[in-house]
Amino acid sequence: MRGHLRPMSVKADSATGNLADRMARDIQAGVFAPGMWLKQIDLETRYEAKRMEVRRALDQLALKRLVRHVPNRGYHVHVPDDRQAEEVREVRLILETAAAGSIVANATAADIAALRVLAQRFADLILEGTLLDLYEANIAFHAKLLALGSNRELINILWELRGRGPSAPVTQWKTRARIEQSSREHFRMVEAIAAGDAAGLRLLTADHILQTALQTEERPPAQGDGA
Amino acid sequence: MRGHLRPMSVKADSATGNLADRMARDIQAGVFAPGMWLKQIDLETRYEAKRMEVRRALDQLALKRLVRHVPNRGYHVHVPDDRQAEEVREVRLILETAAAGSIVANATAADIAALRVLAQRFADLILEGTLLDLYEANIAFHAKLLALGSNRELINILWELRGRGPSAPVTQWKTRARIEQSSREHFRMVEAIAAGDAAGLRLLTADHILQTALQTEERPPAQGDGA
DNA sequence: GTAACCAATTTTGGCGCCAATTTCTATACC
DNA sequence: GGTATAGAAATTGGCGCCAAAATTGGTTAC
Repeated sequence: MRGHLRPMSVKADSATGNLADRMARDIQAGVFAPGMWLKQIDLETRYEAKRMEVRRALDQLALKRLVRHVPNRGYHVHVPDDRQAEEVREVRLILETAAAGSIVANATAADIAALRVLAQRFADLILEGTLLDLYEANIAFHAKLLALGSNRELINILWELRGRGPSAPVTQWKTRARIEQSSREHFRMVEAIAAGDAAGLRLLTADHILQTALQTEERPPAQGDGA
Repeated sequence: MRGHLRPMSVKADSATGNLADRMARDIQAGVFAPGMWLKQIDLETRYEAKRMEVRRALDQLALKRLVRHVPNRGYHVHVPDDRQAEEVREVRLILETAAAGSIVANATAADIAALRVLAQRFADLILEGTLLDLYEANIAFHAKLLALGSNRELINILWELRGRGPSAPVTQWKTRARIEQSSREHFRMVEAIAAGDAAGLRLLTADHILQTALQTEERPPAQGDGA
């Protein structure tokens, strides 16, 4: 757990906010298993941060429901129960379908081309890439897609919501068939946007979200410790 | 730690979370004017809290976008611009109308009776109460209403969203006509629920939210100091 | 008389230390 | 041999102090 620092974004922002984001990404990427206790000392060394920054970041993550705080015991990665995951999916469905209209309306030819590139990258990585690569390519595609929406507040909420579901890359796409299904849907969404078909995009988005519901039938019993 | 979860409430922590909530309420109630600088010493004395609790609460409020943090300058009450307010309204409209279905489906006779009581209390306070009383009665009514929804995540998001708009009591209901209009809509919403008319509730909810859009035409240029 | 500059006070924010609590471990007892 | 208990190690979390930065107020130069 020593130092494998990949080239992080060069955004010179406040260190604490950046740390919370980094930790959030690592939680999402599955570096920390669900339920695992996050010891402050380990986080200090891993992120080379001061104790106070770690604590502040943990508080922020607790507020975002990514970790859970137990007084005098510490923070552990939140384990979303099935009901909560389903509810988050439902809200995502509502908001993403609601955003479809403005996405279609705002998309320029350049945007559509960029989306095609990103969808293609995801498709290419099915064969050549790791699950983590796929995960990041998927994030990139959906980030570009959502960014086309007019309502920034809606985008923010959706982006935050995306972090709550059970989204560790390993658990998200179980079978190759599912991944290829996702990839096909990406392309179809792009085509719907290109055709100006908002209703079609809504339907595809709904399918895309609901599809993930079928993939989370089992609960991970993993209960790792903090080491 | 598997099933150790006690009946978890929406609020996470005890002391600090409570302080952040209290401060949020005061901001909402207009105790702190928009744009006003919140000095940590003043907050210490006002809430009789330690410095660290104040700082943590301010961080939480900054994360919720209720206050804004300027490094080495402090925290000041966030002034939502018109665009942001409009966007928040739009998201609220989407989510509250989406929740209407389950609200109608879940409402028992007791719930409807309780809603009638709360709507009546609001109506009574138009004549007898202060603006703050009205504000709180309105909150109570909508809290009870939203609590009927099935999707707890959706409710949480809506509740948090409600805090973002320009909702100081003074700015919210300018004229008595507006207040009475709100009150009438409350009763009509209850009746729609009683009649099992989800579509009607949706329409009424949309009107209720959009109505407030017409009330925020002017921007307060107030830039108070921290005293 | 006005404007710029400098000193003093105020305020924010970081850092380390220590107490309270929990977890681990070894020993004794049943 | 297993369990309970007491002591030890480790971890969390609170508190106060002090430096850096900003605001204020006063003074001086033009």
